[in-house]
Amino acid sequence: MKDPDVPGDFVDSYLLYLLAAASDKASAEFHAKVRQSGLRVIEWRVLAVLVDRDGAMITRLAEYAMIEQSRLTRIVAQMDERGFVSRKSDVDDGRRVRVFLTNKGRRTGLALIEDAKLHEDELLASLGGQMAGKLKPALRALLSSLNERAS
Amino acid sequence: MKDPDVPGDFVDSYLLYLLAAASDKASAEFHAKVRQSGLRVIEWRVLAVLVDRDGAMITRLAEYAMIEQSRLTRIVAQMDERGFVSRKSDVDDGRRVRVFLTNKGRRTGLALIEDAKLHEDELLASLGGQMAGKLKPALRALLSSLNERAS
DNA sequence: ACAAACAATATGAAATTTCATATAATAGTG
DNA sequence: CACTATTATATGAAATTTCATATTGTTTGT
Repeated sequence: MKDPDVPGDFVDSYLLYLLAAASDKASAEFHAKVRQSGLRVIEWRVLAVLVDRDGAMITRLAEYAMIEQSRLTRIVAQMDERGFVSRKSDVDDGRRVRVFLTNKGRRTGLALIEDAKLHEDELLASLGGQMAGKLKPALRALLSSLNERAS
Repeated sequence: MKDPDVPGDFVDSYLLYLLAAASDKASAEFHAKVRQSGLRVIEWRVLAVLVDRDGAMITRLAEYAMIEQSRLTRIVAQMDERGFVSRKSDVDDGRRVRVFLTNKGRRTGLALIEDAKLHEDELLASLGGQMAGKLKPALRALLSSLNERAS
């Protein structure tokens, strides 16, 4: 006899759920700040990636930021209109569109990155040194393991 | 003198990025299977949560599955039309809509859960025992730390 | 140099998501 | 008991996303 009011335990112990939940909930606080600053989360991602890789082409940007290409094209177009980025077609390969931060874009991105770092420090501090030290290595190990599987 | 072709290193070491990337990439393979089975990823999530918590009300379902309420209302309506779930208003509180798996929904959900478990075992196996043992505890610790921050 | 294959980005149209708010039911208070 | 506040879900309308494919530019093979 199964009691339907007693929850099963698949989801709570399922790795992909734990990952999604951790990502979702860990990001919630900071994402709220991003929105308050007048940016959508997806735009913050683009800015952050561009600070690291200014001038990246659309396809690479899409990979790094994990955004589907046609979606990114439209997001970049909006960010261009709002003065955060500019687009130039590549001199050596006219198919490519390279995306550059404007001064405004860089200022905004750098400021948010500072906030993000502070927020991360807080998160890790409240997690406690023991676990805090293990989390990133575990995630990196997972990512590199996934990369190998893919190749 | 800054060389713009040498990527910066904020994103690659940023916890929220590592979490998002890990979740995204770890899920990609299985999500492809889900789509092949004719379900959207979001619908798989709803089924999986319902297998654990059949009869949950919309609001709880939305919390567990991390889906915005009005979005979930529409998704559940579609899943009802397609025969995966049924909706009944709660006897004791007419505002609540309780969502139940149909036989078809349960069959589908249970089958996918089996696949998910196999896939998870594979993932963890290719990650290697050392790290595999640390990943879930680290994620759980993060989640419970986040819960405490919230309260 | 030409044609076919390929690669990068853009775009139309349908579907989905979002946000604010409407609607409906219950709970709480004097 | 009436009145107000609160909770749960639904819904309209605008915005965004998705998917397939068009467009444009480049590479490869002959």
